[in-house]
Amino acid sequence: MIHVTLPDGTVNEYAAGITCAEVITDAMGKKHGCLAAKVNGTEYDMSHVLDENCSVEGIRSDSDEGIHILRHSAAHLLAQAVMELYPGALPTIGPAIDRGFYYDFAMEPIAESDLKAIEKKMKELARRNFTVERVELSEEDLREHFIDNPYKIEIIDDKLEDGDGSTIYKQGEWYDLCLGPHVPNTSRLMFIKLTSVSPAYWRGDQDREQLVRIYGLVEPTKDALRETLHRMEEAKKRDHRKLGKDLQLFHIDEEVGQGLILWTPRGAVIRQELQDFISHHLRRQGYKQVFTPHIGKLDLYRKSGHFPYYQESQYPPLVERDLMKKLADEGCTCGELSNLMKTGEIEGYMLKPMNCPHHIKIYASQSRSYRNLPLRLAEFGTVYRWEQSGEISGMTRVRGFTQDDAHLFVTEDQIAEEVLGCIELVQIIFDKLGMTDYRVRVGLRDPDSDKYVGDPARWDKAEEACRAAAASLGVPWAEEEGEAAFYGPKIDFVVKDVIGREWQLGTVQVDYNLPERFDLTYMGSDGEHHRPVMIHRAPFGSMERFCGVLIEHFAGKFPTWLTPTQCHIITLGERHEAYATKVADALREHDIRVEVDATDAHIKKKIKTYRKLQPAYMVILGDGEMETNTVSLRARNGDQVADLPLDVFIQLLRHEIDEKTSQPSLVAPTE
RNA sequence: GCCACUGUGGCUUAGCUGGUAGAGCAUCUGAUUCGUAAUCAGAAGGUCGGGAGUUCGAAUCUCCCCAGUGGCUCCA
Repeated sequence: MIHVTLPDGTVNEYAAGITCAEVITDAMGKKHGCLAAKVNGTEYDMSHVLDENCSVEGIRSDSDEGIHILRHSAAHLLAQAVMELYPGALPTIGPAIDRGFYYDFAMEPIAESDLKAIEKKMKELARRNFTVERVELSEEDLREHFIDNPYKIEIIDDKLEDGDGSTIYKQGEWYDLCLGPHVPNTSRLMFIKLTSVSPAYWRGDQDREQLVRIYGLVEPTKDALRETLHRMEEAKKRDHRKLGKDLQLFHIDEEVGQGLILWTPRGAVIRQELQDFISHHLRRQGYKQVFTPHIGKLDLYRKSGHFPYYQESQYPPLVERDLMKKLADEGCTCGELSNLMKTGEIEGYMLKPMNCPHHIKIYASQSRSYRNLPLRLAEFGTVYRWEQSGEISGMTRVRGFTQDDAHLFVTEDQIAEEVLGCIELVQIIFDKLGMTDYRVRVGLRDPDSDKYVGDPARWDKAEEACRAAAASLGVPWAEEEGEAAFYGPKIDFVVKDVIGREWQLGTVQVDYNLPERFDLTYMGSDGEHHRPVMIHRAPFGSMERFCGVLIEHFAGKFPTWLTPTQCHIITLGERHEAYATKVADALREHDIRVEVDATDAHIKKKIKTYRKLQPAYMVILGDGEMETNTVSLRARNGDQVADLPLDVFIQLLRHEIDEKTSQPSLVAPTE
């Protein structure tokens, strides 16, 4: 007999050889809703046999662990279905991921439209309710089982110690190399949806075979699946690319170029407000504003190390006209031109891929003393990077963007305090905008690598400063070894967009490299020259990416202070036009952004039209308002307030804007 | 950059197997003056992403570019 401890602490006695499934059924009844079990904290299949005293806990299908197992099993089901439909295909790997699962196959590319048939096959296989069986095999047997699949053999070669066996999971005729655990049978996998197909490289290596990756979703119940699909639909509606168009915030024009954002008037308002907001805080924190040009000589970037080494991620250099003509006359080819630039034999200009070199030159333009430090130079600096065409997306990944950049030149002793100051700034911004769903990544050096510049002892100190700063935030943060830049540790702020992609926004990076390369110094109190340390920081990251994320964060319903049109005035008839002008003037007098529609269109129509642009308030003016010098308001959700005296309205609205209230609040929800 | 898919007036979109484009919204002009999610009528607007080819004839077929979407790779 063995003793089995259940989660509630009770200890039951069973005959050795009992399975997890039997224990859980005994403890929780037949409808236990569990897919697998944890034995002494480790996950096992329901069919796992218990031989000694242990604790057993069921893993329910609606728990995080349960969903993970469900997804993994669904990936297997997908592979089984694909094998039946595409006999030549080879399965490679198929894990559970955050939002579902995928499986990679070595096969001819298929189209999205083929997914329907695969999904149908999966459901059919699920319905046939195969038992999912774990089989332990010796290495020899494993190799025999996967003799036709070089991918699996490669996994066996890599993952298994010589002579070790492993397990396969079987369902029907089909089996896969896998450690499990899995659901007990395929009937648990009825509620699936294949979402997309795309290529992927074997083991993520661009130089290796391209595989077909199929993505899918799975949920434990029909309702859960429906809800997930519904949520995805809703999320799509807040996609900044769609809202950006609907709300007329920005435009990307084929003829201007890929990944180049044109900020339209309404979008420019948001950007300007954000810049003003951040500038305000920068002044308070002792930053100095600078302006620098969009280009710089190649020599500058040779010195910084960005040219020619990061050439492929930059726009090609600009060459002076006379030189270009001379080279052309001499019959110089593009390849030769490129080589001459690389070797430094000819000079050219580059669109700046970052602002640091320019700021460094400002630092170096005077002799500095420890009394001047920290020197904090800030600029909304536009930079250009040649991102791969397939990577460009909306406002979040672009080729020209404006960083809310600053470079801090500090002494070694000031690093900790200044990093903290940078972090605080990020937090002020995120708090004010109600952005709570972000994670913080502290990038540390890889202890096994020697690619890092600078003294290890100083690194230790800087890393500790970053760690301490991140810890002070009170939000989840994680250290990631090997994520540091070669020139110093960093702290990144990462948020997810509506489709679950992660974007790095704010960043704070310590840099030992550039001060060295540019031979920056300051005079210390000891009368000696010392090397300053640089801190690069951008709380928003870039205005483009940040606004893109912000559009999705607010679903286009910006707080009043950021809303492009704070008030949209609508008249009931043409005879109210004069009063509308009066109200508009009064609002503008108080620096409130107003638009007026005094045309003779029907009010219903006007409301419908301007609703799409999401003004903070629609101000409705008719006979009543005109006679009493009042306004009536309509909020975004349709709530109304009538006959608010104009001066009171202005006062309240001004207050709402000045306080940067998270959402319009002048119209109380109707009961 | 790689693979799949997509690309019709400002926006949304019809156009099956090839016979030189239909609509709604928006715009403009009239009429209407009507209190909170589409008032009526009329007009104007597209060589169908660009180029080449096949064909008597192409938005529809082929090829090459460009751009977008999804993903991979990349992101100093």
